[in-house]
Amino acid sequence: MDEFELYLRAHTHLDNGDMDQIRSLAIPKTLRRNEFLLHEGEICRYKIFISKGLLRTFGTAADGSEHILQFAPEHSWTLDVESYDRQQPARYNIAAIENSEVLLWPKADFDKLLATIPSLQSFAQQLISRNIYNSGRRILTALSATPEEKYQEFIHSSPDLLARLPLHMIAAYLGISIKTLTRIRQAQLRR
Amino acid sequence: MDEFELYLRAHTHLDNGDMDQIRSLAIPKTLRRNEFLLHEGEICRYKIFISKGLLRTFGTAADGSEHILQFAPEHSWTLDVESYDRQQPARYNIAAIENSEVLLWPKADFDKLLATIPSLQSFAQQLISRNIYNSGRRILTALSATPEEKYQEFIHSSPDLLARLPLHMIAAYLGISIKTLTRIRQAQLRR
DNA sequence: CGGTCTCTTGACGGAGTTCAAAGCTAGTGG
DNA sequence: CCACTAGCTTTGAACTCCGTCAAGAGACCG
Repeated sequence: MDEFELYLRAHTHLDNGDMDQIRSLAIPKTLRRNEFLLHEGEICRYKIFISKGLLRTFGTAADGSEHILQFAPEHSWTLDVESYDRQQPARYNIAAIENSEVLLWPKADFDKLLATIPSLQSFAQQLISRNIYNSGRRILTALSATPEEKYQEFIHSSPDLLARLPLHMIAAYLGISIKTLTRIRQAQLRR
Repeated sequence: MDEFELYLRAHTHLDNGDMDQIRSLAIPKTLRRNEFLLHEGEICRYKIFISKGLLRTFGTAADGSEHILQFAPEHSWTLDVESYDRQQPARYNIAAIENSEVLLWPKADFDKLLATIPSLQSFAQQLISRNIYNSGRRILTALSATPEEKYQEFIHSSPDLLARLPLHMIAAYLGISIKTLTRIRQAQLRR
């Protein structure tokens, strides 16, 4: 039983036939640390499930600086939604932070699965909903929180990721400089 | 023919029967400037369509400051998604910026409509998708853009709103102080 | 016409950024 | 298994820009 099957059993009520059908259309892929799965400008052709490892989705600003939109650890999904939905050039990059194993579904295949398996459809809905909640919160903290508050919220909401990420990526995720981040962490230690 | 019908005709291919059915379950409501449609802590019971006017969705920070998540002008929808989906206390407030007219659908009714009218369902999906794209962009600019860039992007993406909003609300939307906003605007004039 | 709401402006202080350099760590190859 | 290197993290100094406070001028509404 692979990671994906474990995931489905834990989060859905799909029967074995459906699971097999879903699994049979997936393309497995191994990624090395720092390898790209999607470059901005390319078209995001696949829905991506992370079986093992850790990916990041990030955009590049005019000055070359990178800002991270999302971390995707094992047992999560990722893609450039806009590019995937409309099959148009992507705004964002997706790359592996750790050596990773992923499953890929070409959009046409996944659309077929959604159309034929109602409970997969409703599960996908839930994931989308959660995505929207999280985006709302993220926007609000990005607007209103101080760097220290942002960091607190991050370690509170993703303590597991904290240990696996280089600090400069956390900074790129929170929208603060790495300098500020180390300052905050020093202040924490002194308490 | 009311505003809502105009909207549906422009953006969907629903037939007259479906439109009537949808319309018949809507509760019309008039809002005065500054009137609240939802207070944080309450449950968001309705899906909201704005026929006329302008609403805002905002959160309140610990220090009492307000930050705006979304502006909803005529011919758009709004709600606290998380509260609506799960019928749990809302994180955000929704209030009228201008005197407004809205249509409300109780969740149970709207769910029924979605279940029985497939093309409404798919239209709703599109709206959700667009919402997600926009959130992604908003997060990225919140993280990476300078106040001036944020303002530029705003007047570029919502020139129509610019004239209708008090500056302090634009500031609350961009996550900058009103002082900085006026400073930027002065600089613009001098060019 | 009075009052409230909104916008502008000045002075000041401070938090965060940039730049640069140095220490540390972990991974790699010999 | 060790040495080396590249990447990561910390730190210092200087500066810039944004926020807070406070006051005053308009504009709009009742």
